[in-house]
Amino acid sequence: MYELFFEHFTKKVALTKEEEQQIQTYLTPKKLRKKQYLLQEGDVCKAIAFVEKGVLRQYSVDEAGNEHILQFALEGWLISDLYSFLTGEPASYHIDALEDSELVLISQTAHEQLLTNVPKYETFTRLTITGAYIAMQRRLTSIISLPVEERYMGLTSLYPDIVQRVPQHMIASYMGLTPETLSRIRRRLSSQ
Amino acid sequence: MYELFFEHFTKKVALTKEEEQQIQTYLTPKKLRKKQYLLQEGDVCKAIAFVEKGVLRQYSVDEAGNEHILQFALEGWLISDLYSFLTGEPASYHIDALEDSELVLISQTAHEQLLTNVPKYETFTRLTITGAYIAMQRRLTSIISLPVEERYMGLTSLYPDIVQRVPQHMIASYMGLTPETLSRIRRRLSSQ
DNA sequence: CCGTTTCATTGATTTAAATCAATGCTTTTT
DNA sequence: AAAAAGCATTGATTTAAATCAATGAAACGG
Repeated sequence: MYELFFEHFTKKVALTKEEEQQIQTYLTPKKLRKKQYLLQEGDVCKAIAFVEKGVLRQYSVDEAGNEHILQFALEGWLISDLYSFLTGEPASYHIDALEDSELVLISQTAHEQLLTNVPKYETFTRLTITGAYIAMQRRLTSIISLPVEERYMGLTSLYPDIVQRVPQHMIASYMGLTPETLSRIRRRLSSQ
Repeated sequence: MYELFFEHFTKKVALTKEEEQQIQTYLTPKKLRKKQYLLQEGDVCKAIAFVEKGVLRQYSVDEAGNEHILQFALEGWLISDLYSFLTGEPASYHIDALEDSELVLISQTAHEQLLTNVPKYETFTRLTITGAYIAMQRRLTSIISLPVEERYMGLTSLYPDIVQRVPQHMIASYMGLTPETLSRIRRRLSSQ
């Protein structure tokens, strides 16, 4: 338990055994069945979740009822509605499991106490969010500057596991396309 | 000099006069004329820039030579090619001034030393990047889920100063549209 | 101050994606 | 095992945006 979490943590910031023990007391394991919600829009986001096993998605639903996937999270990724988590405001996203999943949760109070009691946790947080920020900037750049075909190819080469494990219509949603359009793009790409 | 920088800093993390003095020694002022580059694609990004006065833009150029604006930075904003700054890899973005501007620069070595010598700088950094991350997530959500009209209205209400000070075709580029399309959207919106 | 560039707008046309609709296949559920 | 639900694909049609082209206005630089 928590193996993957600490593996990722120590890849960013080295920890002594004692620090690892200390941090562990702030963590809570949680299992989620496929289709189960971790968070629903309107509720306050109570935790940052680290994925030990499985896949989650974060998405919003528009007035027409269409889902728009903002993010997937596989093993080793963190997922949360950060704004809601940090401010206590109602969440604007849903988060649910696409497969049976195992999570490590960091609650709001745990987060605050970790920040004050474990300096390395702040460093971990800073580095993690920085990496996520850079990745998202790249994604945004590709959205506003690349043709869809190249965006799809980029996705498959950067995150082949996502493309494999997630239904295609959700990939389409993540890319801001309809399932039909993505299907046709794939056909065009494979016939070349 | 540095007034706005410390105003923004202390809004996130309170500082004593001594700490402020100490941090100041790591900062460098820089002026940029309109159209001047702060960074060119391929160069290594040597600094994080805080805008004391003026407007900058960060953009990439595709094979066809089209510019795609990723971000604007007005007074009080930070701008940089973070990936290049942190890794020393060549930058994938250009950054230049849209008006005569005054900046506060934090060099790579200054950044590292501040992180180790001034704990509050790490907190400032973490909070800043977290805010930027949340803002970008919102932008991404609106791109994949809202019709362009609403995206433009959202932009004008959230950042009226950007829409006022920046040429319209650059707003179009920021939105991933052609200038003609944005012009027509504006007409549709104004005629209602 | 005048010529040049930059910029926004508008129209006509082409191109790309969304929508509507139907089908067959696979996976769940009962 | 059978029924239902979820999913990917394909075709026909509509809709939205890009492209091409031209014009007038504003800003800018020498």
